[in-house]
Amino acid sequence: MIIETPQPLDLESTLLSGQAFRWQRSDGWYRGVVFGNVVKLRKRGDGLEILSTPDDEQSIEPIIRDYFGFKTDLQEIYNSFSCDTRIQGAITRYRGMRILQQDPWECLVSFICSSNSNIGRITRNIHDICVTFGRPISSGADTIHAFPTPRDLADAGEDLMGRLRLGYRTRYISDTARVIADGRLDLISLREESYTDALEALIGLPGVGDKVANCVLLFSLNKPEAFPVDVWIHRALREWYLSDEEKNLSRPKIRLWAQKRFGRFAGYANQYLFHDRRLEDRSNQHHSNVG
DNA sequence: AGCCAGGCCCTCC
DNA sequence: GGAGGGCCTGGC
Repeated sequence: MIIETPQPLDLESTLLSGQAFRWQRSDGWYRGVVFGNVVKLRKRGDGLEILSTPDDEQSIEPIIRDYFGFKTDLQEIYNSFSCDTRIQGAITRYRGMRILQQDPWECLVSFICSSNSNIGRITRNIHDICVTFGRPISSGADTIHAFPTPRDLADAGEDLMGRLRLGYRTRYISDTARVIADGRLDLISLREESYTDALEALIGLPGVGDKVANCVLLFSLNKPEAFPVDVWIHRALREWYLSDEEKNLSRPKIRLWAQKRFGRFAGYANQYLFHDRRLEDRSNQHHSNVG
């Protein structure tokens, strides 16, 4: 089925910019796994074509709408950055890139994996976790796996998980899975909490510091003011925004600085800066290799 | 070979 | 409270 969406919609930047790690392009479609369903998407004119299994497209549509946050008015967010030429430049290049609202559990594990890593490796890690521990979903010829539940990973045992080349993150994931599976923290309920309270709750988890917690808040808990300070953003801020004195601030202090600077949609400024900076860097690398 | 990668944790001051 | 080093693994 084809659904109407807000315009414009930048599918490529939204799905492959490192917010989520289960989307891949093939044959003009983007294929992913969303809340236990294999979903294929492609643009058709101004609309978005959806195929899904095992649930049919009619029942998946509202889930996809929430996942993409189609209720969010991007133009209002863009307008809030009207005074910032740097952000405006990135918006021009990736207009229609949206911030996803993923399953918080999957998002949490994904960003625990992200520490000291890169998008390619994180993608492989998440794939291995799903294939090894996730419930199979039949999808035509090939078998695709859902993301494992907290209980699945809590019961997995570090010996089996230890083979997945997650490194020191194995223990973090295992311990965090136990916390969630035992009901000591209800991730979904954090959507109703304030940004600050939810941040504090997440930072208690093994392998979750300020950066990872802010990724989870931004990409799955509907907290647009969340601002993950990773090395890319750190560089971008140091180069383009911070004074010499401010450059020496700690990561959480830089986060506070940025949240004050960019306001209640700081997370969108973050995502556009991150994507822009990362693609620019890759482009430079490519050119230097050629020369 | 050696450094860095979308950090976190522990130690020590 | 914050600076510094270690850490699995992989890529260059």
